[in-house]
Parts: sequence; structure tokens; C-alpha cells
Amino acid sequence: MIETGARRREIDEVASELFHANGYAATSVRDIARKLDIQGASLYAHVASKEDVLWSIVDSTATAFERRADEALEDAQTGDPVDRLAALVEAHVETVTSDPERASVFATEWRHLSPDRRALIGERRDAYEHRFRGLIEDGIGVGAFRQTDATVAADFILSALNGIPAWYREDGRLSADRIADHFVDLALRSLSEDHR
Amino acid sequence: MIETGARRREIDEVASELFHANGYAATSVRDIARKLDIQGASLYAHVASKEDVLWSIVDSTATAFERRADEALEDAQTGDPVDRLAALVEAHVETVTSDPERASVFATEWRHLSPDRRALIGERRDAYEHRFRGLIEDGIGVGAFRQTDATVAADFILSALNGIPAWYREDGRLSADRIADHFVDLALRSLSEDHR
DNA sequence: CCTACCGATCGGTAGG
DNA sequence: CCTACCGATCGGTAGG
Repeated sequence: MIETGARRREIDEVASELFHANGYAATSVRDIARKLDIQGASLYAHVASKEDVLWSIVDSTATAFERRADEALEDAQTGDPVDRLAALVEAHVETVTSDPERASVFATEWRHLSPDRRALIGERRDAYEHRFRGLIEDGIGVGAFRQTDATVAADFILSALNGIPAWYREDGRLSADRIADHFVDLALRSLSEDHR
Repeated sequence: MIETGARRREIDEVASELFHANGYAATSVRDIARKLDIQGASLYAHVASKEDVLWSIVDSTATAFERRADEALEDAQTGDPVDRLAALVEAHVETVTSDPERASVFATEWRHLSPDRRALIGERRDAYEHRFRGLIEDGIGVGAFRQTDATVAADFILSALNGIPAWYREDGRLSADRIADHFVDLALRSLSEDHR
């Protein structure tokens, strides 16, 4: 049975902070416990292992990215690959900015998962990237995007998106919405045809 | 006195591999020693601490980025901000692909440095990013780039560049040169004016 | 570069 | 959720 109580959620929250700030390997179970004002060993009343905490964060964040992308594509209500890619980029920025710490842990700490879990996440990441690449290919197909390497372009855009947690501040100069606008713009233009 | 012998260089090389693959915190001094077929304690005949190894990698890689950028801008021999930004992006891709493991360690593991060293690297990173931002601003100024947020654009491009180690393979489908071409193209276009 | 060793800390368990 | 505890491993030192 998977625990889903308030305490369990608190664990994921403080662990996300610490894993983001110092990395999974440099964060001890006692570091997490200290932030919750309990003893290190007491954490095991709620979780079976340290890796389970990482898994919980990574798995739920993967689901968040997938769900938000699904919704965005449904809402788009259009077959235009340009609009659909814009919706995907916007959704991604929204997911990242809504919880930058979890997004950052998801993007950088999954190598510390067990081999089986790592493989599972690897597949989901591939499928997610495939959406980007597919829409880029579609856009090239209809002549909306320049003839370019869709794989490189998808990596380019996704790397830029995943870099957001490194500099985003909730109380920063730009709101999450404005950042999303900028990123949609930069991403679409990077694929645009010359009109000179 | 800083040791610069062949063994010392080997240490940085295998440490770069391990720090890249598993992260600094998850790599033990004995892991590094094992790859060199020596005892864990023997490593301390060559280095004063584990952190000194990380520092050596990070510091030399920062220098490599700076030097290659300097050369590229000198070679550019032009005041055109578009050409100069292209040269900077190309130089960055070259530095990353010439040693992706070191580039990746530089980009992701510097948080494990001591506070003073972290601050030093932070300043150098800021200065480096400032070159990108400055050229973007210049390009906007002369009307070559669209009116956009230069800080966001610089983060966008630099994050994309720093994502390369995550997917680049030396024996992969694309040569380092071709990747550089693609990235120059994607980066410049992302800043381009509409001509519609 | 080795052997022998150090104190500290790690993730995790037992039993309440 | 606590106290008490476990074996393993950590970065690093002493002395050769």
C-alpha cells in the first residue's frame, strides 16, 4: 500500500528542496528528517527507503509533465503543428515554474534510481521528447518550419526548457506567464524559415 | 606547488568520467583509485583532497571555455554582433564536444565546491554569460535581432548549449562540426526578426 | 605508492 | 514517532 498522507507529502516536499539544492547523493536521510523535526530513523515509519522518496518525486513529476502536455494538446483543438508545438512548450514552462525544485530533481537526479526504475523513466522521457520531435517533423512537412534536423532541434528546445529551474525565481523580474511567452517565441523562431 | 604530472592528469580524467556518470557526491575516492589500479589512500600522494580534484576539473574547464571564446571573438575580426554571437556559439559547442564529460561536470557539479571556490566560479560564469547577453543586446541595438529580453534569450541559448553533454556521442550520427552548425543556426534564428 | 588505521557518517532495523 | 543500535563505507592521516 502506498502511503499518501499529509506527512508523506511533506517528506517529498522537503526532500525536493534538498535534492534540488545539494543533489540526491549529498542529501542524507537525517537531513530530510531534521527539516521535519523528527529523528532520522523515524522517517522509515513513512518510507521504505531513501530511493523510494526520489522515485516518488520523479514519478509524480513525470506524470505532471505528461498530463499537462496531454491537456495542452487537447485544448489546442487544432492540427496546426506550429500551434501544437507552442502549446507543448507553454505547458512545459508552466509545469517547470509551478514547481521548479521538483522539475529540477526530475531532470537531473534520475540517474540515482535503481536500474529498473531508471529504465522506466527513460522510456517515458523518450516518449515525451518524441512528441516534440514529431511536431517539429510535422511542421517541416507542411512547410511551416525550415528543413532542419528535428532531433537536434528537439534536444535544443528541451534542454533550454529544462534549464529554467537553474535561474527561475518565483519573486523574480519575470512572471511564469511572461517566461512562457518568451520561450514559445524563441522556440518557434529557432525553427522558422528565412523570409529574407 | 601544483602537481601537473602525467598521473595527476590521469586522475582528473578518470574523475571526470566518474563525476559525469554518477555525480561528485556519489563517487568515492576509492572509485577513482580503483580505475587507476591503486589503493584509495594512495590517491593522497597526488592530491590533497577530493574537492581539489573537482576544483581542478572545474577550473581548467572554465579556462577552456574562456580561452576558446576569446580566440573565437578575435578570429571573428568583425564588429557585427550576429557574426560574433555565431562565433561564440560555435566555440562553445566545440569546447563541449571536445570533452563532454568535463563540460558536464563543470556545468552541474560546481555546487559541491567550497563556498569561496563556488563564488569564484560563479563570477566567471556570470562574466561568460554576460558576453552572450551583451552581443544579443548589441544585435537588438543595430536591428539585427528582434526586440526581446536579452537575459532570457541568453539563458535560453546557454541552457541549450549546456544540454549537449546529455545526448552527444562521439561516435553518434552527427559530427561535432555539424552539431555546431545546427546550434549556430537555431540560436541565431531564435533571435531573428519576422519578415512576414 | 602501500598497509594499517582513524573518527564520522551513512542507510537502515529492532523493538517499543 | 522514539531510542538504541547495526555493518558498511566515507574522506583522510601516519608512517613507511
